[in-house]
Amino acid sequence: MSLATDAADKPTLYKRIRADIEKRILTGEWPPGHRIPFEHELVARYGCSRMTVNKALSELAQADLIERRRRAGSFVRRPQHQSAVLKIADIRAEISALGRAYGYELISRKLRAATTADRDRLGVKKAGKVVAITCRHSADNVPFAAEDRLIDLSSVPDAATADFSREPPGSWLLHHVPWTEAEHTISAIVADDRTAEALDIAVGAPCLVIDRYTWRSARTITAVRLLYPGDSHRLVARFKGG
Amino acid sequence: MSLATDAADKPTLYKRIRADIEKRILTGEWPPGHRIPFEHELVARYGCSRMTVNKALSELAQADLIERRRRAGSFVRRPQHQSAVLKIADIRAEISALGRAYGYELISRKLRAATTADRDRLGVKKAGKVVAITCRHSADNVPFAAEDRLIDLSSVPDAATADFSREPPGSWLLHHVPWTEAEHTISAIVADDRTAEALDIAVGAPCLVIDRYTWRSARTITAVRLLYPGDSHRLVARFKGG
DNA sequence: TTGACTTATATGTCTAGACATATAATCGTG
DNA sequence: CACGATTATATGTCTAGACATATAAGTCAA
Repeated sequence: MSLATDAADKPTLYKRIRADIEKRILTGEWPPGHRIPFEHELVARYGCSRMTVNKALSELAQADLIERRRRAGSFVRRPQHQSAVLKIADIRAEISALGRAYGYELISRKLRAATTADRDRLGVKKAGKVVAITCRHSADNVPFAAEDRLIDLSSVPDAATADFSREPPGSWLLHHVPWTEAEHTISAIVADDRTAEALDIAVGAPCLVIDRYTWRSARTITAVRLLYPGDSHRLVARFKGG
Repeated sequence: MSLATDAADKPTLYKRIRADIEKRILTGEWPPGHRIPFEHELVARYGCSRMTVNKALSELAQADLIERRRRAGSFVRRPQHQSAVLKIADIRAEISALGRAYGYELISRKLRAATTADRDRLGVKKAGKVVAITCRHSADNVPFAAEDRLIDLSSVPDAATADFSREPPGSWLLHHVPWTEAEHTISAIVADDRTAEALDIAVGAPCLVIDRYTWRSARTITAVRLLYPGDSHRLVARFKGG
């Protein structure tokens, strides 16, 4: 019954404790809301020190499988099946990973005072300057994605003088703005004339749209819309269950 | 210089150590590949025990910010592709959360021996039975999503007798299969005749497609394709930065 | 009954050690 | 020089304690 099924050869004790509890949760033996044994009970059961038990439980708490409450105990959390980890790679890296030749082409680059539409899109109130860029990424000379980007120069002044004719703005930003928060919105549209031309697909063909809004500590950095031919591009999100 | 910027009031020592290192990584002061100080050096610097330092570093390693190598040290990891947390809500919950009336309609339900196509879709080798379901979800009586699902009866035998005319199969499965792993693939298509009819949209309108493949410890449970009208549905993924 | 105070307790953090283990670096040997 | 054996060392795990702290539960007075 409790024969270790996933034990490699000799897992460490805290990992065994963690796996034991995890299994009980995953099989439903301990349903959401169930109070799992107190640390001192597990200490007695496994004949180890509290620190060892604590490490196991801490990791389970970090993985959101349990919730720990002082004085009350540790409880199985409601499964959050809805949350999956979506990996959105840098386009250049993505194409390289596929073993295909990456190509980049700057279509337009404009420096201007932020229009109302720009400010709306970036979610900033104050007036300021922005760089607007449209460009295209290709894999083996086949259009892969069309990019339409706005960079807030008050957050990233260097972007005014950066040379985006050779380096894609996404890569440049990754290099110059080391850490960001972002929100992605995924939707679908059909290609209009301009999109169809940029991606070399038929007007009316499906496109996957990723709108990414990036900021850093409440400071807007960039807003970008990426258009992918819908029939050739897929986003994969993997559920993370601990 | 090292004034705590994000310290609430009195963070614990290991959290401070973790934050200090994290900041250096995030600002680029310690670039990818950089060897961070050895545990014994940090012990000396912070005047604490090794366990405290170890806890900080272990968490950083778990967050994939650093990589730890025995005998060699701990190194800043190459920035990973942007990984974002995508929340894909249960459709009923999603609609309820919007304050709209949830509606469900079973269109067809067939129990059959798995065809080659079925086995392909579920990723199973052996022959067996499946339940094929098509149904429709609506919000305030407006079509919201079309669902096309296959359930592997060898994994979920109870699904053969479940009444899917009232309860959506997604909800039923959530109730009967306590924990799962899943992979979501997101793409875009244009509506064909059947889809257009099911969603009450025009043929050729964009649709967002979510293919979800669910299993549990290497055991296939269900494969489902959800079609959403592309202009009305959006998926939001939030970047998780630490 | 309700609100304020006290107490018991489970978790949170930390220490100063210990031995285990993987592996980079060094040393020998053919 | 190439390759195998040895050694040094950084991390991995663990212990048997300690004190801190949040809070559920009980106590008591208004």
